[in-house]
Amino acid sequence: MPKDTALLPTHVAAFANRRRDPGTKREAVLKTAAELFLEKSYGRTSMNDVAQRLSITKPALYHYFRNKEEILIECYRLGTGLIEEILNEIAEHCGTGLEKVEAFIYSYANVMTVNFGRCVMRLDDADLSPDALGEVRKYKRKIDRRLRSFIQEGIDDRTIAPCDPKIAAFSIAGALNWICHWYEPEGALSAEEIATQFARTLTRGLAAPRTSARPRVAGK
Amino acid sequence: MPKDTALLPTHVAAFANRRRDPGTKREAVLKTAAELFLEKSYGRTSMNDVAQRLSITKPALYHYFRNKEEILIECYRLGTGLIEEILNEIAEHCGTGLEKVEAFIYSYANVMTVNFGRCVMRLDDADLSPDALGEVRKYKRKIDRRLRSFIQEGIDDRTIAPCDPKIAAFSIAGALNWICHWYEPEGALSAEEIATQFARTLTRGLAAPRTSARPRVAGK
Amino acid sequence: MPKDTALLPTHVAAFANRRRDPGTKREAVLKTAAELFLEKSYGRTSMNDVAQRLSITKPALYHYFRNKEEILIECYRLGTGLIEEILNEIAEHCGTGLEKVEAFIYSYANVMTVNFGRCVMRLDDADLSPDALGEVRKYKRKIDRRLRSFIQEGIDDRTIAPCDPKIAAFSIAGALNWICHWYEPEGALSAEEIATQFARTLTRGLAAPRTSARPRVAGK
Amino acid sequence: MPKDTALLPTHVAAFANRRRDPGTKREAVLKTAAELFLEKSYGRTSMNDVAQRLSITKPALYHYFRNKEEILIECYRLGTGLIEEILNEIAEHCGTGLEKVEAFIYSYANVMTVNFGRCVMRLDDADLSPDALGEVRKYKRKIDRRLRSFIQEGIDDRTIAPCDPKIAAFSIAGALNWICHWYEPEGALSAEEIATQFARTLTRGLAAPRTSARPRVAGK
DNA sequence: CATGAATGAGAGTTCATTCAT
DNA sequence: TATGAATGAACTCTCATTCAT
Repeated sequence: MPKDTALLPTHVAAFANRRRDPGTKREAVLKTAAELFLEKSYGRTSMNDVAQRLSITKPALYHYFRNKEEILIECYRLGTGLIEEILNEIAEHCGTGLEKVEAFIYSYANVMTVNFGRCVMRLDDADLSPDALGEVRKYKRKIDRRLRSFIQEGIDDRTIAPCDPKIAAFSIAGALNWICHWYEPEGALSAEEIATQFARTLTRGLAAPRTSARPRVAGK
Repeated sequence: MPKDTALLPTHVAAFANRRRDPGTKREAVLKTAAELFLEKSYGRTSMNDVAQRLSITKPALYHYFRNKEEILIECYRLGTGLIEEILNEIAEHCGTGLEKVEAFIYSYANVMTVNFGRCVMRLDDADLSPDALGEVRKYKRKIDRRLRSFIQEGIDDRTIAPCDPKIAAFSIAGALNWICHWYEPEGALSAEEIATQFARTLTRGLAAPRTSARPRVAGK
Repeated sequence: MPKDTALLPTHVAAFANRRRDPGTKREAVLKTAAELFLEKSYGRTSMNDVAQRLSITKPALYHYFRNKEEILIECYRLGTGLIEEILNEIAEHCGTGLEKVEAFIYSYANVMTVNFGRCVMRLDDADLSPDALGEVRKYKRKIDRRLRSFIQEGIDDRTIAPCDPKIAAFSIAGALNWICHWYEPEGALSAEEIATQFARTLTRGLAAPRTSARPRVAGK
Repeated sequence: MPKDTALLPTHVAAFANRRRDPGTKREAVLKTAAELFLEKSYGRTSMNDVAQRLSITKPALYHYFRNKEEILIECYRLGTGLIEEILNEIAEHCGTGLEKVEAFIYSYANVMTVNFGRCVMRLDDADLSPDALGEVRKYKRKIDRRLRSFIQEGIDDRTIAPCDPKIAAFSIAGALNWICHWYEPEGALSAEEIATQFARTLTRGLAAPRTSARPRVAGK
């Protein structure tokens, strides 16, 4: 007889029943771990903490993960996955450089309000092993390159005022990444609002002054 | 006879002689600790690590600091001290709102390239004890309030285009705070360049479009 | 396959098998700790000492006790438990004041030859945390009050010669508590002998001189 | 210029002036150490604690004592010295066995209210090194033997009722030694009162019932 | 002499991880 | 499968003791 789990968050409830999809359980561990890592930092979160919040025992965690770092890495992976989706969507999305940047800001800001996304930019990379650290750094560089390329597109098609794409990208990325440090799910600003406002505000800072000239996008 | 310390960084050399200004030694510990905290995170930096880099033994550290957290707190304090200086300077500085924001960005960006400054925004506040955490949070809110007030001034005196000061402040703060995550002393961009460029770029995003109207500052 | 434990004291053997009653193991730790505390003093007994004597490792102790002081407190608790039993028995026991005092002396002397009982009066209360210290002091006062009340009863019912109950109680308590400083399990005097002799000797010092008058207990 | 020491206890003041009798300083250390040992137990008293209470530095202590244990041993020695005086006085003192016992109780009770005396019976002998422990134990046995011999004298000269001198001595010694556990200088009972009352009460417990027969002391 | 500084050894405690059942 | 028990390694911190001045 499964315990009454009506009042528990779903990822805690995942362990209530023995015959539950193991994938779901793995996911539940990750959700809980991410929560805790963001609350208390990775270093101060013990495997016991994770197990306790899930109402399971510590060794049970080792059925789903080889060790603590694997949990951390997986949190990163899920987070970067979310970002990857954004990048792909935008790549397919046709439009001006400015529009791409705007879309990026909007979506990325949203990701920064989701726990796994927050992990990527809020947790301390220094807690990763050298290998994983390398991967993460590489991925972060990729995001940066992409954002710069969107900006460059905008400069080229004259939707964005001439500027140093590197500095602009750093500014935008910084503003966005910082969201995960101050965003609170129950706070005054909803994720949606934040995303919308940031998209508008940051884009305005970039946009080329409106002239009679149209953007230089071929065929549009 | 003091050891030959010509080849050591100054803050390591501070411990070469037994009778050296204790203040200097305390400072040396802090510098080294800040370095390590930024390299490896607070949690993964042991007192031994700090001692070893200074070529002293672990217990010697306890002559200068009551415990590990006191070192962390002191790093924060030195960092916030740097920021405090900025805020005071700008407060005295007369000028338009936009000018104040620009001055803030310039100086703050510089602080974010200095280790102690980086500590404030890069280390994990969750590693602080509740008391210290409270203080730090309070101080961070203060910085935020100040930046918003500068922006509001700019809106009022028409040097800054109408916008939500809260969102604008978050964006700017984020862009600036993020510097301490990617800045490298030996990197392509010097602190000076970063500060200058950020001041120009971010300000441009805020500035009211140039019209014939002059800013509403008395006597201008 | 459990190790051969035939030759080990029972409380050491408790850890021979992984799946042994945890209560038994807890108890085994306490017995060993009490032994060591009495041998070497609490301060000079390290957790390692306790673990070694049990042939386990130090951290294993932390499965059963939160910290070293909890072990100490538990030793006290077991000891005071023994005394509590005495007090309750005597309270139910009907008889003259002198008989109650005699019963108390006899039983208490016996407790002072048992390790846990010895702990209460032999270990240094100053090693307890303020909270626990308070509890212990309170309990010791209780014992004192009880003994005094028995004596007072005796004075009232004329089985005990008039005297200052306070001083008398201090004398008796002192004589009894001191047992735990000199008693040796393998010594010349057995616990039984000590208890019997102390009961007789100390009682004689108190008893009212035999007169024709009977004690003032109804029906006697 | 010596500091104003009017308000300090004399043994703290001993260090106020550089040119003070070193013997006095040694003594001052001992007084302070004894105080602390009784307050917090030997183990929990650090050399720093002692130094701080004397307003000197830790290494200065090592001018007067080789190590911490020497301080402890010296406390014991001063305490046993006080007891030794008693024993000698009584040895010279002519009188019945009962009178000797009474004198012993009176004087010994007084010693148990003096810090150095308290140390001997209150501190944990287990904190002594094997050598010192041997000495102390030997001395304690000597005291016991003496007390027993006084009692035996009393039995022989018929001032003390027949009894087992061993048990009687243990009782009396216990009652007396326990004083140092509950005595408080500022408490309700003064040292004088305690000594007087104990002498009377304990002696009464021993005394042979008054008969027409006189004690068998020659010439009385 | 006296002291600030330094240290080696060891304390209690925590924790990621792995047995043994 | 899942878990209570156990461990080794590491950490922070303390302290008696000794240099170096």
